Amino acid sequence: MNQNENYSCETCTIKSCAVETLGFSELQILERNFGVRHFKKNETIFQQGSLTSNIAYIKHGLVKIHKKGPVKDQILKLIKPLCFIGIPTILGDRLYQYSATAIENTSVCFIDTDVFRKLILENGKFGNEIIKELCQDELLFFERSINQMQKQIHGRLADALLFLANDIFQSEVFIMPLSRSELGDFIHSTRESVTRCLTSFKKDGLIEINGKQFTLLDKAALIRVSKTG
DNA sequence: GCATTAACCACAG
DNA sequence: CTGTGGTTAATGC
Repeated sequence: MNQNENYSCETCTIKSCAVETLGFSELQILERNFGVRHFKKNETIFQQGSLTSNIAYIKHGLVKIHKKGPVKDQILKLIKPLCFIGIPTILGDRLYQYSATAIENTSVCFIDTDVFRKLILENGKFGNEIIKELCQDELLFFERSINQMQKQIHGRLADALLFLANDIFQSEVFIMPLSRSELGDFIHSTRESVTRCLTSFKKDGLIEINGKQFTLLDKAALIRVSKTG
């Protein structure tokens, strides 16, 4: 962790809300206990089943959180910057309970877990921000869970496309970062069903696909599909 | 029964 | 890796 000459926590412009609450001396401590690493697309950031190590903070890129189930791998969520990942599994267990993989070139700031824990213990504002982030995340996860459980595939896929456009890329035109198979893993379906469903969306003029470039032509209709299935 | 949905399988670019 | 088609099991009129 000694290759941080180019990075300074104090002058960092993409601090998390939690780190924003830290004072000068705390930032100094942080600065002595972090490391930045870059991951290429499809590189594993941490793997389910291995020993937990450092808290990860996503600075750039896009990451999938996924977990092996009884039958297949499932994508639990997609994470865009700026966001901590791994807090529940690192503070909650000795082994990673899920995996994180870069799905675009990604840079990650790793923070020593003991230092992170110490900051929570000693700085209530810092801890509060972390808890707030975890809470908001859980609420979103509940929302997604219930939608996934009660909608059929057209609705689930429409949700996923709207999520990518609205929340991840903030554009109706975007480069699909997931393969068909991963899309299936993401919306609790199979690659074949995803293909079929995308074809029917295309046929109905809701979307356009050119290679990896997706265009949402009729968002209103997608929202309708999302609601009615 | 009959229609619909979606997973599973196999084969082809 | 992706698209397609046939088959099949579950579910709902």
